[in-house]
Amino acid sequence: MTDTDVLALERFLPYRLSVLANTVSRALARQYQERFGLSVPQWRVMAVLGRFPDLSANEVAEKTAMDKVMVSRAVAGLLKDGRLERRLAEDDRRRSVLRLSPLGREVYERIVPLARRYEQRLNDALDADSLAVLDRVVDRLIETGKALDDESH
Amino acid sequence: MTDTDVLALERFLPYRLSVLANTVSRALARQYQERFGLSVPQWRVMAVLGRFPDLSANEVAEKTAMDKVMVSRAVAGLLKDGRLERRLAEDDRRRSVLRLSPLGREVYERIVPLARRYEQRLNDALDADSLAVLDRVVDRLIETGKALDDESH
DNA sequence: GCATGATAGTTACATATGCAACCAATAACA
DNA sequence: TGTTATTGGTTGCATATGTAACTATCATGC
Repeated sequence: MTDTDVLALERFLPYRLSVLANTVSRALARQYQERFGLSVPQWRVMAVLGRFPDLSANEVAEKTAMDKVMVSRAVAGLLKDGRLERRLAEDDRRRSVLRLSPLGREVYERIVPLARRYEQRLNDALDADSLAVLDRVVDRLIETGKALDDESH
Repeated sequence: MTDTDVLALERFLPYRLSVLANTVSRALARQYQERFGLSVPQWRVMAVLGRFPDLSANEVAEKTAMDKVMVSRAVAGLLKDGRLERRLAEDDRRRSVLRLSPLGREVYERIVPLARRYEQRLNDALDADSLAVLDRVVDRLIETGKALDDESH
């Protein structure tokens, strides 16, 4: 068996990106999980509604890269905990209009600094050039991955 | 509300890394899923055993960044499908000794080129410098993420 | 206006995952 | 040795997620 028949998992990019994403998510996710009882999907929903109030569930789904089922469940949980308000769109009563409740906004405003601080500490591990490259590369690879995915079905 | 109270999820690094990892995994995972009925954990187990035969489940867990429960289940599935052989370590009969079966190695050797080709197409989307930077940055961020995670509990 | 189809969102079911409890074998040590 | 602690691995249970089916509303074409 020659070396070209073997694959070094620990250097394989998809694998490493998966490990990276898990590692980097874990610490932050634990914080808002423990302090506020938020799951990752719930935090994502709050994050977009904190910045863009009055979105529909579909619009939230687009902006969070989650499917509508996951958004539906995250929204259900947030409503139950009084962190969201929901009404129906006047012009289309299928569509919901979501926004943070005052309570939800309080939580949001406590998490944002946590998130910023966390991101800052990640950034601090890198020099400015690397960070700039990373920034572009991530977007580029997301595009490429999407293209490869589309092509494969 | 000033802009510092708001967070742009779509530029938030942990979020983007999560989207990236999912996007990049999906297309490849679908291929070995559809063609060989392998889950991601199963493929990871095969990948390390293809390169390092006769590991214990614990050693596989270390090399795949999975916990022992997931390894146990992946191994169970692979054994059922005849892709793995398992015996007990002579010196310590708690420990198992795992290796690909001949059938498993066939599958492995068909997947490796798929994986290589896939990774190559990702690499092709980047110039050599970016790729080199990415390589270092990923490792660096994994370290940093681990440190932040440890510190948070 | 009425049939057909599309869209927003929810629910059901099957599978995947994480955590804790567990079993079996070995190690540590009185 | 007999007792206790540790380790390798599996299983049970509760939760999370993906896919498909479903409900309700709206749009289209006649």
